Amino acid sequence: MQLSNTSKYTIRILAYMVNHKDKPLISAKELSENLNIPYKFLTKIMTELVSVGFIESIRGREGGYKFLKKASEITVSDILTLFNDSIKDEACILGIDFCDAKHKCALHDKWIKSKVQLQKMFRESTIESIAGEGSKI
Amino acid sequence: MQLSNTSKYTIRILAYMVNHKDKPLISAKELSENLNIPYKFLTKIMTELVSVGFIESIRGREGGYKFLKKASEITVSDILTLFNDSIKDEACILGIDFCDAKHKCALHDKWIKSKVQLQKMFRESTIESIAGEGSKI
DNA sequence: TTTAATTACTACTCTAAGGTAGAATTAACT
DNA sequence: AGTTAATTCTACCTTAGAGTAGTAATTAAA
Repeated sequence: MQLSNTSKYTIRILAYMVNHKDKPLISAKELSENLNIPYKFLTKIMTELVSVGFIESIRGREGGYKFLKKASEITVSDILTLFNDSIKDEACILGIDFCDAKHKCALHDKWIKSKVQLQKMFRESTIESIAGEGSKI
Repeated sequence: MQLSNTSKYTIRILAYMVNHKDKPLISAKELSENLNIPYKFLTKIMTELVSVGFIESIRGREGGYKFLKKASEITVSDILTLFNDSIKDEACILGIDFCDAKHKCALHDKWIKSKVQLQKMFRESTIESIAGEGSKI
């Protein structure tokens, strides 16, 4: 019961970029070293973030990445969805098909409460809002 | 962000056993067929549950499984812990080392609230309490 | 005493996530 | 023009979870 490494890395990468938005571009090298994420794995993630339009890349010497979409418009929920890591609304916590209000699994009611709160939290956490504030990345 | 299949299966297995506690023993075959869990995978799980003392097995013809520990004393949290699937108290949601109240990760405060509620829910959900009530298993 | 039904053990296979390697491409700097 | 620092592409390796296969061990019933 935890996030995938890819999601964790992505949240930290984007938060780092917000915290350094004074720089016009941030390189993969800088991200990898400062966030302690394997370089090759990081670049793979960055390419994906570019392809979905969250960030933009400038190739070649002095190149790097910058936001294409506003950090205030990218939520943690968006990131989890991108990497198929989100809590799907229809998915039963016990893996039962067609678990709903009429035909509940054993944990249904208790889980719903926690699930709703979690989803809300992920949706309301924009990258802009969670960065800064002297938090560790 | 979901439970492992092993945890899901185990919760359903034990809930089924509570719902059929009139029978002195329940076989792997019955569990596998009624819960739609692959037979060989199920027996592997059962052996593990026996080894940690949750249930007891009777081998040979007419054999099967029964509770050793009371269903009211086995919680969902116990099951998640057994299969290394629980939300560890010290583990940071972003995977940062030494993330705590003094040195918080970007999601720390928001995550803590959800985490505490989830953990409480898992701890308070005994197998006895979630079984029955006409719920699907 | 044999047979059938049962759990337990050992050893695989398959898949996806996580991670690595090397070369190709791009563009600024000298 | 050549060098260098950067992203991108293609392909691979490793590991853990999920699931399968075959057989041994056990025990009640026939």
